[in-house]
Amino acid sequence: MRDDASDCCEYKPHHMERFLEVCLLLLLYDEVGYGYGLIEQLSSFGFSEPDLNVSTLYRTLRKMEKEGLVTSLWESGGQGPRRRVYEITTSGRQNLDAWVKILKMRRTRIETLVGAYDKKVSSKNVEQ
Amino acid sequence: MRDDASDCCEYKPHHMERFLEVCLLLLLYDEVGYGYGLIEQLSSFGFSEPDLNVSTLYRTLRKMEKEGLVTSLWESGGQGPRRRVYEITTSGRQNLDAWVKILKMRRTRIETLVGAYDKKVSSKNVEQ
DNA sequence: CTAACTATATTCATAGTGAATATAGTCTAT
DNA sequence: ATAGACTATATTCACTATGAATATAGTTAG
Repeated sequence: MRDDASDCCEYKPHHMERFLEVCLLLLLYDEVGYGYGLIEQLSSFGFSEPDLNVSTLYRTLRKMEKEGLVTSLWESGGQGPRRRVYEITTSGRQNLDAWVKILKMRRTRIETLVGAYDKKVSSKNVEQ
Repeated sequence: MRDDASDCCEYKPHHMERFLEVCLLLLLYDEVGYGYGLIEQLSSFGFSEPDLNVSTLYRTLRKMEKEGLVTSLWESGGQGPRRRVYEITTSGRQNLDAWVKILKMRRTRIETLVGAYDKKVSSKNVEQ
């Protein structure tokens, strides 16, 4: 039924709601990009290869387009299969700004919890 | 000023996957608690009244019990309606330890992204 | 008795995700 | 040319987590 902490650790640390979306907005902030190519760039935000789900990436990009955060068009001439190239919109940049604020709030809340944890656990250790 | 990107801000900042569960484990770390009473205590972790969904709270507690992180029993004699009182287990404490590590990773990833954002946007502002 | 309050629980609908699979064009070696 | 590897995008299925609304029921105050 439960395997102690293993239960929890199967739960992947990178799984943070909407985090991928914000990373994509930032990557597209000042240059266009396409799905497959963005995968490599995402490694700078801690998405290691097995972590990143390709279907999630494409799904997210299409959703962002539907919401008007990016626009896309098929790359005209290039080598290899055609690419759907995404460009950020003004709305997308505003959305990024707002998301960064939310992420800062999340960070604050995590810090509060971690602080309370450290205090509680260390005081627990002092108590014989 | 602007509406803080109204689109995005409908998406509530407190909504962080599994965060409630970790807060509950910490609150129960050294003393028992029951659902309704935990609501007030959760305010110290940034759950303001309208933010906290009561059904989510009870659902989460029952799930935690099913997973062996807490045990519960009905409070014997007291005033008011009977309460289901929860107590953390050893497994629950281990689970909390593991979750705190994950939260630290999340915090690090948020910091990386926020740092990259600040850098990109400020360089954007300097550029004429 | 009735209304307000405390306390717990369940149902319904939705969002986000991962795994697996589908589709299809391009390139390389034979 | 053609088979196989690779690039690139997209969809389906199953599952988890959540919010809103509602249900259930005992307790207390007027």
